[in-house]
Amino acid sequence: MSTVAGDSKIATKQRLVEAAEALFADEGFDRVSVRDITAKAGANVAAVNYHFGSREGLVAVVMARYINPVNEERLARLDALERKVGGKPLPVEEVLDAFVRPFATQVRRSELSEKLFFKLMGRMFGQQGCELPPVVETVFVTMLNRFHKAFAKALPGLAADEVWWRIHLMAGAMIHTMAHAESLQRFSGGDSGSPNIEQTLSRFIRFSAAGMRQGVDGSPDETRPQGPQVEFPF
Amino acid sequence: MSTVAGDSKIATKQRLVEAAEALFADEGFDRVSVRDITAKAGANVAAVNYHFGSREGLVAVVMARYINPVNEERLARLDALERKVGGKPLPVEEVLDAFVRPFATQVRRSELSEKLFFKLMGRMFGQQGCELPPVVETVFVTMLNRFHKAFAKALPGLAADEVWWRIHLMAGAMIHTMAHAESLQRFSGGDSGSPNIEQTLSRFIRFSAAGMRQGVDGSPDETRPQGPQVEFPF
DNA sequence: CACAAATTAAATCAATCGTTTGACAGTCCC
DNA sequence: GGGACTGTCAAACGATTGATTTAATTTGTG
Repeated sequence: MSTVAGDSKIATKQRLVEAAEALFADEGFDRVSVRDITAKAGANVAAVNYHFGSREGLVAVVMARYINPVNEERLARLDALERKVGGKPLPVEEVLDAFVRPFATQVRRSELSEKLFFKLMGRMFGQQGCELPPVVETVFVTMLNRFHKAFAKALPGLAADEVWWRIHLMAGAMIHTMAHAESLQRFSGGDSGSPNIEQTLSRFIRFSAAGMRQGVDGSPDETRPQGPQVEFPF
Repeated sequence: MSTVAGDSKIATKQRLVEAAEALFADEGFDRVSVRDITAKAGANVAAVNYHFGSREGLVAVVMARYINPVNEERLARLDALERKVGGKPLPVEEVLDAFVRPFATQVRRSELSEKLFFKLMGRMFGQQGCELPPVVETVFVTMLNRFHKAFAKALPGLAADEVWWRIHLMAGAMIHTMAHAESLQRFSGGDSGSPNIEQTLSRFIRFSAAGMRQGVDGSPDETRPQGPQVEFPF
């Protein structure tokens, strides 16, 4: 059993956060008790309530610690891109890159292993009920609306609601891939190659770009030469 | 009368399953207690352990009740398709249709509302840790391997691991869309249109088909006329 | 050093968890 | 009628949950 303790020099507050992150990533936010966290952090049971007010407070801190930087970097990258090209629409690949690359950036800034980081991210972004802390929520909504605008401009002729649907599908692909990267290796019999981040980003961007662009004017997808066009009035 | 006794016996058991389904869909498998279930079902607290052995047993029954029919219908549809075209590769859209249409079929067979059904499905297929009952697991793995073979044949020239990655991305888009369909309407400001199932299937198939086919020989995607090809060595 | 604040520790809180028990009321077949 | 079986029920089980209290300890500062 690994313990984050050991260095009593390190503040207990930080040890609690780190222990909670690892446990939340592995077990999920619901299945981890305060005692699990304090035990792993080598702290007293009361430490969580002292430092974070409540268990929920610790959860909020853990979520905000990574979600906010990711969403803010997304916005920053999108801003930079739009500043670069002026008012012109961005290529879909560039918008998608701004959307996912912050994960690669932030995973290096964190002390978590790649595996744990992405599992944690997958749990946070994938969970239902939307119990996100208010601060996280507002940044999240802002970010989504900005990307919707960018995608809508990058995909001319697409109705606004259709853009939302495609963003939804794209985000699902991303979240699921992050959260279940290891089960992928299990199903493919270890045949899914190395977990190289850059390769994964590339795969996601290529897949999603094709999906987002599907049927849009100027895209080669709209006139597919093969397939039973008649049988699929999609 | 044996019929009366039998009916009342089944009644409680069935009421428990139905109550559990609704609660699991709304709150998640972890946040629902046995007492929540029995209260909603109008049964005694001991009923769950009497009829299902344990809480876990009830969870397994709930999961198997819908996952197995979906996976089996997926296999049946794929079988039918392959029988129809002989040994020839199937169009990607047809394989994807066999993959998602069972949801539309089974939602009508169930007594749950569409909303609850899809939320429940999203939770079941999306959860990590893979605590699926063994019977469900085996059908699941079989189904995935069969679809991998079908996709690999439909996408000539694609490496086996690349096919796995794209299946993963595709499944993520599907699961996330099912589980978070209502939050989509929230973000788009009620602008995401009606929750018509056939439309949703169509959107998903078109999006995923483009993503799956991306870069494959014979697909128009592989030579994209626009975009900064240099900056994206994907 | 001394004093106050911050932090930790142990013990305990009420509440809830999944599960078990034993009694009671039916049904069944001989 | 009389066991054997099934289903339901209230009650309680021990364990665990998040949170709190109180005292001891460490830390920072003058």
